[in-house]
Amino acid sequence: MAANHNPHGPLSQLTGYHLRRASSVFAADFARAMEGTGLRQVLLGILAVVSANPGINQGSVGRLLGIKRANMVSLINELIDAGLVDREVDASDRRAFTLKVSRRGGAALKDALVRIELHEQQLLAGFTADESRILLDLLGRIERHEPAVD
Amino acid sequence: MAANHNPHGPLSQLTGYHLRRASSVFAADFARAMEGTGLRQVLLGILAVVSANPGINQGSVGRLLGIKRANMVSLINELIDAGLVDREVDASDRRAFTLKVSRRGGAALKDALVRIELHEQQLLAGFTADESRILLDLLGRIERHEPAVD
DNA sequence: TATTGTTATACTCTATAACTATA
DNA sequence: TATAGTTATAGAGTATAACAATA
Repeated sequence: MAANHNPHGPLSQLTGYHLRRASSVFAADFARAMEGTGLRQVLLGILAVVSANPGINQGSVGRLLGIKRANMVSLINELIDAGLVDREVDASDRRAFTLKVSRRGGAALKDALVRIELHEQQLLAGFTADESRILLDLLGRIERHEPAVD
Repeated sequence: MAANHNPHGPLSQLTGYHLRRASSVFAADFARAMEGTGLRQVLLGILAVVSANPGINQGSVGRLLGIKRANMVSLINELIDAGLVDREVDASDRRAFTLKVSRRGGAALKDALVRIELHEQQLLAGFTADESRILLDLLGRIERHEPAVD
């Protein structure tokens, strides 16, 4: 029997390689699912975190998502300019801003989550509920090795 | 009992989000593990594929790795300039180049794989052999949804 | 002194379009 | 006509350093 050639060589057994490829598949399909909304993965992430933590400041959002302070600035500005997030000076710490999802942002988030639900269902179509749960668990255990940002 | 606050909101249940974060953890640790070698994730991928397929041309490498032709050019040039890959005109198709890992490239790949082995062991330290296998399987099933590049 | 947000900047990855030379 | 490789270019994500205002 001929040994089946493995075109990816050592990559085929590397978790890091497959994480990279699978993540890229998700990213590409996410973009397709969001077409027309103007929302990208990072922006959706911020919107979701602000929505779950009304009044949070942008440094904290960055820490939760692994985004550096310096890079948060223009991202938040995009959301403000799009009218999805409201920003106010924090009365108790005048260096900081408090962020809230606007009415329009809430609707955009709701719509996005519907699209994402569909997009995830498609990419995980062959997965049992158990397999999906297991995947989330294993990924979560990897994420715990993340060094703090900033 | 107080409902435990979930700071990531809807993200916490999204496979795409956790893939992104876990992949980023791996990428950052990969960079740390490769410090001083000059090899990045993409370059290691190319080196591994060329090594597994001596004489392959760069278009085929790109197709295997999901890298566009246009972006392959400078990546291959980096590997050539670093002396890790040799390039020759393909005698049977003078449009194409054939690629081979050089002696030095072979040594670099071998060293890189040792570092990567350690890096993966660290990030998957809490994983049983079964769990690692399952993760690779689940990721592979997601990858199959990748649209062809180019 | 430390922290919040900001600006400026640079590198990498990825994407498209238009070109050449060969097939 | 199609394919292999190239060039030019642009968008997006991410990284560092230095600064002002406030704590």
